Amino acid sequence: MARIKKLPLSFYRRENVLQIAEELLGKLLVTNKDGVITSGRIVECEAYAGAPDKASHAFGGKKTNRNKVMYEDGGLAYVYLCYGIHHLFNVVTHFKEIPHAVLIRSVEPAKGIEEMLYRTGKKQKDHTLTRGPGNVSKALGIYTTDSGISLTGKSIFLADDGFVYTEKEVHASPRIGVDYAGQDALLPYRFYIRGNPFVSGKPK
DNA sequence: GAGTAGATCCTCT
DNA sequence: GAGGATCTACTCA
Repeated sequence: MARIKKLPLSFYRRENVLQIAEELLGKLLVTNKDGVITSGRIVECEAYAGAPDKASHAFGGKKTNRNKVMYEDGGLAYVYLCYGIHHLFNVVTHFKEIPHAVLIRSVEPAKGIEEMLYRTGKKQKDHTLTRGPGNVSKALGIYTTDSGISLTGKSIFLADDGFVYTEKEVHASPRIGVDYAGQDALLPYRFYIRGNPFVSGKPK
C-alpha cells in the first residue's frame, strides 16, 4: 500500500467545482466507523454548481434545513436520504454561501471489502458492491447523521495515494437521474473512468 | 437484453 | 400530502 495523504482543505476551497470533481477521480474515499476502516477509489462523480444549477438542491439560492451544509465552507460532507432508501454522499466545495458540491457516485472497493459485504448483505465482491451513490454510502457505512462533518476529520476523509488516471481514461458526460432539470440535465458535469466496471450506467 | 414498476421515508410546501 | 441527485427485481422478448 502506497503512502496516502489526506486531502487538505485548500483542495475543496476552490472556485471551479468541475475541476475539483475531475480531480477527485482516482482519490480514495475513506471511512472509519468505530475503528473499522473501509475505503474505495473514486471512479465516478458529478458536480453540482450552486444556485444557477437546476439539478442542485440549492437551485435558485434555496436554503433549507437539509441543504444548509452546502452553504458552508468547502471540506464538509453533505449526506441526505433519497427515495427513503438511499443515502447519497456529497463533498461540499467552494467557500461559505456558495453551495457547490460534488456527488460521489461510484468507488472501486479498496480496503475493508469484508466489511462492505457485511454492510450490503452481499456474499461476494462484484461490480454491484459500490456501484451507484446509494450503494457507495451503504458499503462505506455513511448515513445522514454524517452530514455536516468535516472531511479532514477521522471518521470520513478523502485521500491521495499518488494514483492517477490518464486523460484517456477520464470522461465527461451528462449527469444521471436529473432529467427534471431541463437543459441543465444535459450539462457534462459527470466525470467517470471509462471501462471501469464500477461506473454506473451503460459501459462504453 | 430492454423496459418498467415498486420500495420506502424524510423533507419541504 | 407530494415527490425525490436510486436500486432492484420482474416482465417480456
